Amino acid sequence: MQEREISKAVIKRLPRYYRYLGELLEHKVERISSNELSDRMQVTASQIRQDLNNFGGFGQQGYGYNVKYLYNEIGKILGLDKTYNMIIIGAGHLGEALANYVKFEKRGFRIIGIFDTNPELEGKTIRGIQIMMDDRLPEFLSSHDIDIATLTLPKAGAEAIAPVLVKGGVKAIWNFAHTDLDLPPDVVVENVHLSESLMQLSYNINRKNRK
Amino acid sequence: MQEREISKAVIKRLPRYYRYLGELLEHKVERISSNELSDRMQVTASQIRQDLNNFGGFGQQGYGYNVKYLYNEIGKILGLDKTYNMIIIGAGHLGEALANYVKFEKRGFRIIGIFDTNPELEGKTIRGIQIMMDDRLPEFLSSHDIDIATLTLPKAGAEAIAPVLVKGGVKAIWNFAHTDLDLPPDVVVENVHLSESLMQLSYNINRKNRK
DNA sequence: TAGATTGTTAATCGATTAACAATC
DNA sequence: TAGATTGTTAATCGATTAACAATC
Repeated sequence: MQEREISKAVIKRLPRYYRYLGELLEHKVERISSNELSDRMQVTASQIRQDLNNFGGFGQQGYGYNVKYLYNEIGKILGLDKTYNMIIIGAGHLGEALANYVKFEKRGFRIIGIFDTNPELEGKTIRGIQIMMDDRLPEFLSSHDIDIATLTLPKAGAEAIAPVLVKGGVKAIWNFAHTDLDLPPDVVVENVHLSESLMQLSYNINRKNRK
Repeated sequence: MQEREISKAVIKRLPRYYRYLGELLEHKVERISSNELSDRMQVTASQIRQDLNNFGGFGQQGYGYNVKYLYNEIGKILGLDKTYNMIIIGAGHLGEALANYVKFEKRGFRIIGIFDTNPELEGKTIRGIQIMMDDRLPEFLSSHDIDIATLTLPKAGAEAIAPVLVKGGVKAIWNFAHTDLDLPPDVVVENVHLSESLMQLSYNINRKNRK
């Protein structure tokens, strides 16, 4: 049963729908039409209906969408009904910041280990999570089922450790290192390149001024 | 003289070109053809040529592109030949991580102030940059020319402080808060929604497994 | 039943890729 | 000059928007 491939653009919009629906839910809104949602989110109603219909008919003619139901369904589509074991590689400032971000935990992303090369950090903990040395990683991966590895370390380190992660059965990599990792096709990657984001910002600063 | 509007997709690719060219430069590569670059970057040669030609003819028939020249030109397009004054609002873990990230400084993004509401942080510094209380922000903005405000604080705080920033003449906002800010059209925004990025990752983990 | 709003098909728009003439 | 490779036009592909029949 070959499902039609869902485009990246659609997937990118899903978390945003999810956020808006979550807010509506908090405000005890029960139902919403694609038109109302369109107004709030600044996307066309047509796109909302088209996007949602990639996954099924969640609405009802003449009524719209039930907020709670749709919120939950999108949550399931995004895989937020599951839990994920996560490790962080690189206990620098950014790794530490992510380890401290409690909301991930609430959404089912459980951080169960932090790794670094700096011997001074050995045995220390961040929010109760132990920092271990990188050389213990293969052993750790063989005894734990890790879904996601978050890479918050420099380029060279990230490239060196990627094969170790793949060999250890890690399914997905959340990559903050400034490099495009070369990974087998069954390993999922999501890149967060902060400096590239900042460059887009500076591009736009200069464009806007020119107009 | 009405320039053709450059699409967002093109702009998003520019920093990646810049990164690859920088690496080639480090490896003392003098020239590169769109075909060679295509192989390395996994985009079509046609797209590379098309993208670059939005901004001018940087190459030469029969030769290709001079790496150093192209690197510098893309840098200029991205506005990296200028310097920017930046402040960080929110001295939590993420704000701290960004304040500590020295590479931004090297690229011309100078962090000259950090703001927070927590009185315990008053007077403290991060990498020599002073942490000030939010209520000093209007005064600070009137005496400093701030290009970019980085928002690393919760949603409610971000929404409350945005008008203050706009009023104070801030040109651009690098927004890490989980909200879409409502700003006048001349203020540039670049959103970094980490939890949405993580949701895309979890979506893909589940899709890949299903195949 | 009449009105509202979805689900879905068709039309449009834009972005990517292919092709090739221009030119170094 | 011949070969290589760009710059650019044309063709294709995919994503967004519009329209409307289906249906609650």
